[in-house]
Amino acid sequence: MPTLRFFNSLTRQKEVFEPVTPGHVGMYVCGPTVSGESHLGHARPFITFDILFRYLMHLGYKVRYVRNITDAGHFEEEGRVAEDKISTKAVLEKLEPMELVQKYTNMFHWAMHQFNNLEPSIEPTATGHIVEQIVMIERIIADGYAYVVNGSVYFDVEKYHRDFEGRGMAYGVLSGRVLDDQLETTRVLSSQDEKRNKSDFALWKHAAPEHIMQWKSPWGMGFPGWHIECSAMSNKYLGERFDIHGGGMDLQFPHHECEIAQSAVCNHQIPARYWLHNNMITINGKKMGKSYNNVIKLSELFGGHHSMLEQPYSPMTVRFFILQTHYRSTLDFGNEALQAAERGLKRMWEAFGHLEKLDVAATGGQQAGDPVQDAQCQRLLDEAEESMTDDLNTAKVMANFFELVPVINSFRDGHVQLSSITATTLKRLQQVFRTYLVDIFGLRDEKPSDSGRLDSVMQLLIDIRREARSRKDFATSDKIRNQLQSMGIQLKDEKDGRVSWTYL
RNA sequence: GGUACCGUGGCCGAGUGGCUAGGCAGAGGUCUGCAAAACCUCGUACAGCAGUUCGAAUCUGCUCGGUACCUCCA
Repeated sequence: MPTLRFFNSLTRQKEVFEPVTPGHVGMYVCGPTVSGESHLGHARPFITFDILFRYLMHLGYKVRYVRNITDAGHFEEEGRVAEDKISTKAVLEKLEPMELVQKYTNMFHWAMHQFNNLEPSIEPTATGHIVEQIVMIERIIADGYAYVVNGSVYFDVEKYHRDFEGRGMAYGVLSGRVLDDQLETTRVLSSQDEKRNKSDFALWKHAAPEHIMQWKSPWGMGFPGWHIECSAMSNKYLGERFDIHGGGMDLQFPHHECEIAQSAVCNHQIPARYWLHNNMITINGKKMGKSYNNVIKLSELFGGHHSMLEQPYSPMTVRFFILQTHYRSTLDFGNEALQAAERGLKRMWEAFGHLEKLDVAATGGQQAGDPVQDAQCQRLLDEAEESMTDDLNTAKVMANFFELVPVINSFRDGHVQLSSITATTLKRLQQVFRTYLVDIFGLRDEKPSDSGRLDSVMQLLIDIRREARSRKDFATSDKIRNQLQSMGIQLKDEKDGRVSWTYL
């Protein structure tokens, strides 16, 4: 197994990855809040961590990947009337809360399927783990790190920080925030609040009778705070200490910071060893987010129905677009960039198809006809595989693959003899491309799958055109080519007289 | 205001002390009946200023510009 290195947000540096239990990896990724439809920004973590999931399995790890569904409501804004986000919207849409949650969960799953993301090992819901959350809250109260006010329970951040700072679990370890600063600036503002300090956060919220989503608890009817579900569920399915905790950078604070505090009280340690955070997708340099009013929903993206879109973009184009950037960099949305991804993917995918058809028998066998060429291929593959171990540098892997594209195409066109490389090198090319593009990056063909019959029809047209051309009847041959073109099918005249076709 | 991060050629984006990624777009060429596709060639970019160094896009300082988090947020 190669040595993996990840940038750990907790230590702010790249670290060698060593799982708690050799050969096994426990990974928790914060899933979606199913109170609305997913947008492009949401796609990033789920694609990024899907690739990590696939990669770890490829390396031979047995991985348990837990990704939750947040289907219990959160309160909107502190200081205002605490309200259950999901319930409020449910009333507006005249739906049962669970009906709404189900609808958006289904849409989320649909989107994940479009992206060819593997299903996580466990996808627990917050509503399905109310009991576990209550138990955890009781434990925190018993240890003296939470207090009850009017049927709500709050985590005492200041006390926690005082007691745990010396043990390396200060409130702020993950985000680098200094609690004292926050206390100073917030104390005055919080006088009318139930909380002792503004930095305290809710573990359980009292629900007014009109709230639809509420559960019985030792503190009365209510619903869980936002952070507790992840602590309870990760603990239940991955244990007190697991390997990787992932999510968007915007969750680093307060969400993940609070998770650490909750778990630290219960289990006396930071729950995960490696904290991985993907950066944001931006649009015109600004983070894509509901509050900025600049989101492009996934259905809009795939359908092209949005004022900012010049055309629809397929799920694989989006996946490829995300792959071409390192996950810790911001990724700026733009039509030009998406179109570049679309074309790049097409080129890569077609070269991959050609590569698979190259015949080992035509190679130089044991002997490379062009040792320089052969070594170059091997070097680019080596480098690609190394890039992946270095904090998941998918962009570098793709760059190396792109350097191999003209080489592959040259073999195919006969510009360069396949005998210039050894059988071993060709086999490795084929194997590495397939492994990375298909198994790890999760790319797949998006062509309609009725091609069996269509192939025959196309062959007929190609034959007719060939005959017309041999008679120098270019009117007919051009008609076939141009009509097909306008239907989205492109004929390609190859070097050796063969004709192939592709979708535009 | 506090805390981080970033500023790379027309666009998107890796990299990070010397060996000038990559994609898309663009230009020229080969091929072609003409195209397309493919292949070949071409852009010496790293916000600005000063410093460290034999050598900096890469390190240090300052300036300018931008972003994120501090509130729900992937």
